[in-house]
Amino acid sequence: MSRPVEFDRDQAVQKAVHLFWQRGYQATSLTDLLDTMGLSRSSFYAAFGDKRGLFVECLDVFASRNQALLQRARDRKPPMAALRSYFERNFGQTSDPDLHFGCMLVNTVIELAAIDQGLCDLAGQHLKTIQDLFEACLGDAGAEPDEAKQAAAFLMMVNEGARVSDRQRISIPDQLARINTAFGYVESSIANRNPANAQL
Amino acid sequence: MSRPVEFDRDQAVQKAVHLFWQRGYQATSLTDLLDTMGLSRSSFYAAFGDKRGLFVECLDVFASRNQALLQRARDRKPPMAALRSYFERNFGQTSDPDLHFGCMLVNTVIELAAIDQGLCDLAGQHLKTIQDLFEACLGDAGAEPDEAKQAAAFLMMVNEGARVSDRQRISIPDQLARINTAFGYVESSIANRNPANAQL
DNA sequence: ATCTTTCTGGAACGGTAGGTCCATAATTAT
DNA sequence: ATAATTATGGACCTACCGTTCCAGAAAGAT
Repeated sequence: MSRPVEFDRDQAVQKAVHLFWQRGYQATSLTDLLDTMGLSRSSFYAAFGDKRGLFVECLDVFASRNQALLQRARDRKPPMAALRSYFERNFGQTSDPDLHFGCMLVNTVIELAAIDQGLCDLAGQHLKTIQDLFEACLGDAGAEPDEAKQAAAFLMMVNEGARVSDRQRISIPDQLARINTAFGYVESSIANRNPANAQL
Repeated sequence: MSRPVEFDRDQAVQKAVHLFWQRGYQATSLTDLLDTMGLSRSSFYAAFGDKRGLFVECLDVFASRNQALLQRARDRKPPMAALRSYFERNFGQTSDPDLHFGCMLVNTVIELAAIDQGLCDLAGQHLKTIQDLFEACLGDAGAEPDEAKQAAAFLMMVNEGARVSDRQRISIPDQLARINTAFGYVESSIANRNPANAQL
């Protein structure tokens, strides 16, 4: 063949995800991306097509990373504990404001709803996939199918709200308290309807 | 004095609110604003200073409009019904996608968190004021002070989530169902702790 | 060592952004 | 009617946007 590519594509995408996650689509300039990813304009356009194409790739990477996180927790913990861990992730860990970017999918929905319907829909589809995972966890925890569906929709709404709060640098204890309130409601609702599952 | 202003300032701000609400800060260009508000560049800069200054004004207008809405409902309805009306506003009314812009304060927090901390904080303060109104309603409904504070924080998280869902053009029945789920949790929690207030 | 292929740095492109400036129009006070 | 003051339209400014292009560097194949 010929001259090989000089940069690690996956690593470059990881850095782009971080930048888009933090600053959003519009406020991230190509120059920012090139600096952070460490490649030249030509290489960028050869490898990713254009800025929007890279963003699509970043959304996919972010979404599958999040799905994997929840799925792994589901394999290792009781279902409701796994769900909680998804919500509490990033909050108990550090108060470094440089890590509180909310959820890239939520950020995208809000930023691009009236700007780029395709990107907004893509982010929305990824969120729906995560909501389906919520539903599966609730099923594992003993919820009836319709109850699981309703509670999953509710929890996705809570998730979206929590990620908004995250961007406001709300205090970590307050954030955890809100999440705990929401889960307390869901868990007691499941336990009441189905007393057999006392412990979840 | 001299030549009077030719445009209605309040009306121009209303139109700007609508535009910023729909498209956000960055995606709304000065040209868009001038076209919509119907004034020239010179008049714009004379009247509002700059784009950011107008945005601050729009945030204030939007926030006080929302606060007034909740306050009026609080004067006319039972406390929990007033709260619910705040959440259900815009959802039962129409399915016209051109009216589902979420909440301008939430949109601002998400879009500008890492871009303009001043604007993000301003939007956050307005949200906090609304949360205090939630707390007052819950107090009216018979919640203990600490319970009202906790439930208000929870409801603000739900509100933020609901506004995110709104931008995804989620179906209206689904949206109302989620809100109903959240309120069911809060109301039964208050009723359980304080059975004297059977009806809220 | 040469040829071929692909990658890379950087200059250049048209378009648009927010903001400034000035000559002119319009109004009030005298 | 004239002077003083302010609003207005539109040309203009600089800076940056995402993208394209091309000359040259680097590596594999023969």
